[in-house]
Amino acid sequence: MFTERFLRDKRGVSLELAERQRLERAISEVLTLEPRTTIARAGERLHQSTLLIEGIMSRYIDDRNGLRQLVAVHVPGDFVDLHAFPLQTLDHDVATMTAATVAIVPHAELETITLEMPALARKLWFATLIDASIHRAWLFRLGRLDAVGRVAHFLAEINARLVSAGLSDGRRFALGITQADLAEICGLTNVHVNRVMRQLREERLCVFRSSLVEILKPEALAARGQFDPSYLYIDDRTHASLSSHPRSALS
Amino acid sequence: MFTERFLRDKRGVSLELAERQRLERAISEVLTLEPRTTIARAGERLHQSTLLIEGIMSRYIDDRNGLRQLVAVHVPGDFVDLHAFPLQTLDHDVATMTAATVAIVPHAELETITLEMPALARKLWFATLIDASIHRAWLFRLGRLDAVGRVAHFLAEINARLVSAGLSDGRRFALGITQADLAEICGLTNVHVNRVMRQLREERLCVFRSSLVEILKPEALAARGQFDPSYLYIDDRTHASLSSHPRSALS
DNA sequence: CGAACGTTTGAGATGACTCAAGCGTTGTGG
DNA sequence: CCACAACGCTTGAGTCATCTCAAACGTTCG
Repeated sequence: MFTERFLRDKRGVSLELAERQRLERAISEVLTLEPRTTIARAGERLHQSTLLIEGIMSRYIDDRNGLRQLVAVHVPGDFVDLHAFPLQTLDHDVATMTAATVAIVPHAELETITLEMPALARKLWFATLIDASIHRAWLFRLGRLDAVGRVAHFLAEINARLVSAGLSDGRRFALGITQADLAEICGLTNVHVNRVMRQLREERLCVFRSSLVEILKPEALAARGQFDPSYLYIDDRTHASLSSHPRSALS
Repeated sequence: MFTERFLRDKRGVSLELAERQRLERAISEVLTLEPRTTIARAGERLHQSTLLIEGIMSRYIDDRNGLRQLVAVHVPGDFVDLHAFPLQTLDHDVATMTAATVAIVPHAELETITLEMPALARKLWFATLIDASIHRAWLFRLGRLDAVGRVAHFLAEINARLVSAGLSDGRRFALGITQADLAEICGLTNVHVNRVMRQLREERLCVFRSSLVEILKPEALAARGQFDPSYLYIDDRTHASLSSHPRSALS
């Protein structure tokens, strides 16, 4: 089931079996993508959206000097550019960060779904609004946290999302991104991210090495980044397990 | 017509007459609110959404030390917390900045609309995704622009949105907010915002005084903030008029 | 007239940046 | 199989943007 992780553990909106089956039928193809592949550019008219099955993807905006700001990072189960369906053109680029497997869903199929299954349509709407909620948490991060806080907040967030996707045990997970990526996520330079990672390592909060993240003190890391997972709209049972009862093995 | 400005001039999704009438019927009451009134708090279960008719509103997240980051600013015509309909609870607070007039729309009415008028439902979805697009522009602003650029970008954005709402002529508009508000929008301190405003004044780009904004060089201000209005999804005709043919009087 | 609020300015501290160089690992072609 | 290129990580030294703390000023309103 390609849609297995989509909206999994999301508060009150998990998919019914019929809805999941309908979504599966809407998939036109499944692709394997190389790392660092751009799949959509700002302003292009799009006719399909992309459900991420495996790997990490990003959405970003480049400034006129080539500096890049990531506006979203996606993990398996995320419907990466579902918002392209109502918007038709995007305001940013979309690319893979690691190698990835994606399912392509034509907008014509989504069109049919909105007419025939309004409850599912509402859940698709909900999914795009979680992305918006994450944007807001990122705004808080960039606007009000210092460098260490920003990195701590991001790592705590991605850990929570990977736990929800069954790809982190709450303490260790694979995340195939570089310190330079982390800089583009946190609005910092890669040099400074390196110093931040050293500090997190020396404080024994978190270790990031060769794209493997190990969180030594989850509560302390979350506290340092003022991370409160409620904006992720994860179901309470899962949410509880985040702090005390990790239930999944490392990917 | 309370919904007059909603989705006005938005690329390809202006409301049909029947849709507008349906939305008008969905309004349960119209309220006048004092400045600095909080109308929704993070985590509360909400059963209605708010269409802003007059005034300026904000959405914000406070940190544990009381520092505040605004995640959105709303102008007349914005469906401020429409996303509360699919989400049910919000991840942030919502408040008026100035005195405001709002129309209240019960979620039960929106529920009916999604079942009976899928095309209108899609436009409501679209409206929430423009908010998300603006979030992303703000992420770029906070992550990659310096203090002067951030303020310039915000002022250029709000000018474009007010032109679209018919509340700015492209050069002058009323915006009843303080420099401290601007600081909470741009992730700066109010002291530094003050120095930035002086610089913009000395460079003859823009003057901000007693909540009246005068943009002396719109193109130069936009350039300083790397502002490109395409993320606002404003109809091309309006968009063109932004730079060359202002068509509306000052509010 | 005084209180409250927003704006303005100064001086000094500091967090993050820039520039520059060196190091370690990985993959590849001679 | 070695050599080297490419890439990412690490560290140092100096600079600069923004912050903090503090005080004064102007305006509005009761």
